[in-house]
Amino acid sequence: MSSRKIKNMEEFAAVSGISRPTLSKFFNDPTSVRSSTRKRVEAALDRYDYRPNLYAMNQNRRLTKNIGVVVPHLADPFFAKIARTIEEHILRQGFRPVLLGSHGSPEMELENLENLRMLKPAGVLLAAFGRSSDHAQIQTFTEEVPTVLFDANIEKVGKAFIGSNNEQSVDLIVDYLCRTGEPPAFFEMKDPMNPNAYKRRAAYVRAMERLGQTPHLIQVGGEGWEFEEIGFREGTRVIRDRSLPSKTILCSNDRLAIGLLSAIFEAGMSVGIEAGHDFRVAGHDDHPFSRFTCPRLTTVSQDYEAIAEKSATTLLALIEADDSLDSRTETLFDGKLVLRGSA
Amino acid sequence: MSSRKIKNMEEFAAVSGISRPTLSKFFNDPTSVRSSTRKRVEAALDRYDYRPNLYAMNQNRRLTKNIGVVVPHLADPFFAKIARTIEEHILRQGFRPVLLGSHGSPEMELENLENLRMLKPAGVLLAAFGRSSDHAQIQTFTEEVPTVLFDANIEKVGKAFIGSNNEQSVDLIVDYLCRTGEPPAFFEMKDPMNPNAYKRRAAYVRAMERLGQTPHLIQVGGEGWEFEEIGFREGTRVIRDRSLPSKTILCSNDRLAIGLLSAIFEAGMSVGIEAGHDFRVAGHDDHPFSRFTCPRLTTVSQDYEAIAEKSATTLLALIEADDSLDSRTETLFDGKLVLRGSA
DNA sequence: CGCAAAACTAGACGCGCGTAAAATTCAAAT
DNA sequence: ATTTGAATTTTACGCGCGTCTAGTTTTGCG
Repeated sequence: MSSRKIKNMEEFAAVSGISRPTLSKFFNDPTSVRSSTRKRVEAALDRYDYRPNLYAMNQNRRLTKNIGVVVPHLADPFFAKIARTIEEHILRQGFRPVLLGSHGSPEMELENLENLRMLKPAGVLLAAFGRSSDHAQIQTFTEEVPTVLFDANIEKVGKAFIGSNNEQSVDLIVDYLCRTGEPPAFFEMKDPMNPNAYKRRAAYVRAMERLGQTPHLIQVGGEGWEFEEIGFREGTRVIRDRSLPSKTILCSNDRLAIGLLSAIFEAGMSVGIEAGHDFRVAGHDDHPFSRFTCPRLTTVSQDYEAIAEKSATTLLALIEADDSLDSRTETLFDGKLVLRGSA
Repeated sequence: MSSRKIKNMEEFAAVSGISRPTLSKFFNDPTSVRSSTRKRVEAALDRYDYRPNLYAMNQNRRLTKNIGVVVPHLADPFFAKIARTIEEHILRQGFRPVLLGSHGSPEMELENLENLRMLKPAGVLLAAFGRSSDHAQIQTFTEEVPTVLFDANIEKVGKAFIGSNNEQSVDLIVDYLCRTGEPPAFFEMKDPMNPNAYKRRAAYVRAMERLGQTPHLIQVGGEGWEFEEIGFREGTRVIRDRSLPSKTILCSNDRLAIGLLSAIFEAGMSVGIEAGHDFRVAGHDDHPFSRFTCPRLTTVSQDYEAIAEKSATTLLALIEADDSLDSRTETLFDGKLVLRGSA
C-alpha cells in the first residue's frame, strides 16, 4: 500500500510526477483537474501514503470546507438523529461537518458559534433556541457566516429556514382526537424555550375553535430540557389535583408525553384508545422512544429526513451562490399521523 | 470594547507594546509569562478585538490542544451524557474537545480516528466497539496518539481503561433479585458488539452459581444498535412462544429492558414487584429513560460522572507525562442498585 | 494537419504563527 | 548597590500550502 511516508505536497509532487500547484487544485476539488491527471494522482495516492496537512490547507483559504452543525441538545435523540442525517448529506458533498451541541444552554450556543468562527466555516446549520435575548448576537453571526436555520425559526435571521409545518401537524392530530373521542386538552410548558411550542399552542387553539370546541391549555411550570421529568412531575401534580379538563391529553411534544404516561401509570390509572381506560394521550414529533412507551404513543411525526436533506442542500446551494440569495426562504414539511395504542 | 480590528499577531504586538514571541507564549499558555505581562496582554485584549488564527497556530505545533472524544453512538443518550461530561472536564483544563460519534458503525469508528489524526490531537478518549476485526487498526492508532479507552475495554490497547465494574454490579442485582423472588433469567443479544455484554453474561452465570441457582440465558438475535427494537421484537417472540424460563428477567442493558417492557405490555401482561404481576424486569446502566418507563425500571446505575472525570484526568495526566506511562492501568467503578417499580 | 483553448509546469511570494539564538531588561536576593 | 537567573525583546528562519505569473504542453475540433 504505502511504500514510503511522504512529508509534504512538495515531496508528493516529486514522486508522483505532478506539479505542486496542480496537486493543490486536485485536493481542493478533484473534478477541477483533467480526468487523466486525476487518475494519475489517485494512482500515486495509493502507492504513497500522503494526506495534505489540514491546518496548512485552511490557513490561507478564505473559507474552508468546514460546515458547522449546531443543535440545542445532543442528548435529545431527536436532535442526535437529525444531526446525524445532516452530517451524512454534508459528507456526501465533500464537506466536513463539525457537530456541536449546546447542552440546553443558550450561552453555550453563542460560545459554539464563537468557536465556529475560528474554524472559518463555509457555512453553518443552526437549530437555535430562539430566546429573544440572543437574537441580536445570532443575527450578527449570520451576517458574517452563511447560515441556514432549521427546526426552530427566528424571524428574518439567517438566509433560510427549514422546519416542520406545526399548523398542519397539530391540525391533523386535533382533528383525529376530536373525531374519535373527547376533544383534547393541551399539555405544555408555561414558558417554553422552543419557538415551535408557541406555534403549536396557537395551532391547537385555532384547530379547536375551528371544530367548535373549547380549547383548554394545561400550562405547567419547569425550566430546562428535562422534559420527561417535567411531564412526570407536573403530570403527577395535575392528576392528584384532579384539575384535568379532559380525558384526552395532547402534549406539546413526545418527551412531555413520555413523562406524563409514566405519571399516569404510577398514579394507578391507565391510558389507551379503547373504552375502559382513564385517559388518551397523544404527543408530537414521533420521538425515537415513542414506539416503546406503554402503551405505545400516538403522535405526529416530523419528517426529519426531509428537513435534514433540505437543510443541507439549501446551505450548500447558498455556499455555491456565494452567500447571495435573493430572499430568505422558509420551507415547511408536513407531519404524518402515527397511530398507536395511546390515543 | 474593540476600537479596531486586528489582523494578526504582528499587529497586535504593535498596538499592545508586547513582542510577538511573548504573545505567542501567552496564547499557548497564559501562565507561562510573568503575571505583570499577562495583565498587560489581557488589558490590551479587551481594548482590541484579536484572536489568534487557529490554523496557523496548529500548523507548526507538534501537537495541538485538541482532544478527540469518540463514542459508538451519539443518538444513545447514555453516550451523549457521558460525552458531555467529558467535554466539560476537558474544556475546564483549557483543551478543545472534538466530539465524534460513529453511528453504530465500526467502519466509521476507524474513519473517525483517521480524521482525528489530521487534527494532530494531543490525545484521544475512545469508547470503542471492541469488534475483534478492528483491534489491530485501533492498536496502531493508539501507538501514534495518546489514547485512553473508556466504557468498553480492549485488552492491552491504549494507555489506560476506565469503565464500570460489571462483575460487582451484576452481582448486586442478581443478589437482590434472588433475595426478593424467583431467580432471574438473563435476557441478552446472542452476538453483542459491546465487550461489557460478555462480561455481564459471565458475571451473571457466576453470580447465579455462587447462589446455588441454575443460570438461564435468553439469547436473542439481532444486529446493530436498535436495542429497544430488538428487545421489543424478540421479547414479543419469547412471550408468544412461552419459552421464558423464569418470571424474573434481568436484561443485559436498559435499552433491551425498555423494549421488553413494551413487548410485555402489548402482550397484555404486567410487570411489577408486587404480587399479582406476570413478570419482574430489571436492567443495567440506569439509562436516562429508565426513570420513565411503565413501571419505572429497576436497574444498576453506572457511575458515569466518575467514569467521565477519571477518563479526562487520566488522559490529561498522560499528555503531561508526554505519553510515557509506566504501565497500562484499568480503573473500574462500582455500580449502585436503583430500586424502582419493575423488580 | 493546424490552431485556439484548456490544462499543465516552474518558480516565486505570502499567509500567520512557532520557535530558536542572542542580546537585553527585569526582579528578587545578596 | 550589586549580583544573578529568569523573563522578555530582537532577529531570523521555517512550516505546508494557496495562489499568482509566465511559459509550455495537451486537448478538442474543424
